[in-house]
Amino acid sequence: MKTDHRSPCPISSFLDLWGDRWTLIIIRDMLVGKRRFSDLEAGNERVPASILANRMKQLTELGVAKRVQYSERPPRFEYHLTDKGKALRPVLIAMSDWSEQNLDDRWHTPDWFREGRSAPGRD
Amino acid sequence: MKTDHRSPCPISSFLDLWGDRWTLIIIRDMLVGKRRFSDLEAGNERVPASILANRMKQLTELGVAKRVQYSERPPRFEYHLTDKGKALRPVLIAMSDWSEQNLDDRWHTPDWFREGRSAPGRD
DNA sequence: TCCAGTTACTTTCGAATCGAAAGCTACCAT
DNA sequence: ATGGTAGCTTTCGATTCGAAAGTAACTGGA
Repeated sequence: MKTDHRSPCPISSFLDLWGDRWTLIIIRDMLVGKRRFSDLEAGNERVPASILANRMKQLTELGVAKRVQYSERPPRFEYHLTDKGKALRPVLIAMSDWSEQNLDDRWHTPDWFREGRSAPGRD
Repeated sequence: MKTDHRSPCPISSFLDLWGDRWTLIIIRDMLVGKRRFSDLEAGNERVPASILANRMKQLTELGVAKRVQYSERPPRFEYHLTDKGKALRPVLIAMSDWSEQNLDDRWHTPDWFREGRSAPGRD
């Protein structure tokens, strides 16, 4: 995924950054409260580890996530969404709305997600 | 792009359909009032014709656009967004909002777009 | 001490997709 | 006849994807 913009249009610029099949799924899981590589990897849609590693590097470089060491020995890291990352929630909600109204048999997005909270029991 | 869904999550299902770098740019241009292949091809971001043709086939199959013949001889077609397609506007607006708030020097999305209209002079 | 397990990745490599360019079909206009 | 336009399709090298296996740095148990 490239980070240079095809045009100054805010929509196309958004897609330059997040227009692929995995990145916003990772963001969704982080909004829900997942922080660790293994948690993100084990999600419903099974992101391949190679892609997950690439995306986390990107998210970090773009200032949407922060890589934080939570254990020295053994060295272990987790990722935290920044405000820039948390600000993506309305986009995901708009996507949910469209899917729930136009596709069959999708899960209903929980209210706590729409209202800006993590999953109950997460964080 | 596949159309089968990785999970019943409405967000991931949305991305199964629209999670690439071109499709929503095409939808943006159609929301703005563009209907013809050549108009869409000549947009700001220069979609390759091969990709545009694939996407228009998809959009048509998914019931988001309709292919309408507007001339018999020579045979000429244009595409019209269905309600399902028009319903994508809020997603694009949410993307615009994020970009305008978090990226530098993007165009400002015009009010007529936010308010659900075509470009002045279009349609 | 040896072995299995955990976490956070990286590497490999064939397959799928992308995209620039050129080509094609069916016209119309000069 | 020659050129132009519209709506595509084809070609093909380059990029990206993604399943699987491998690696580093440990911990905890037998």
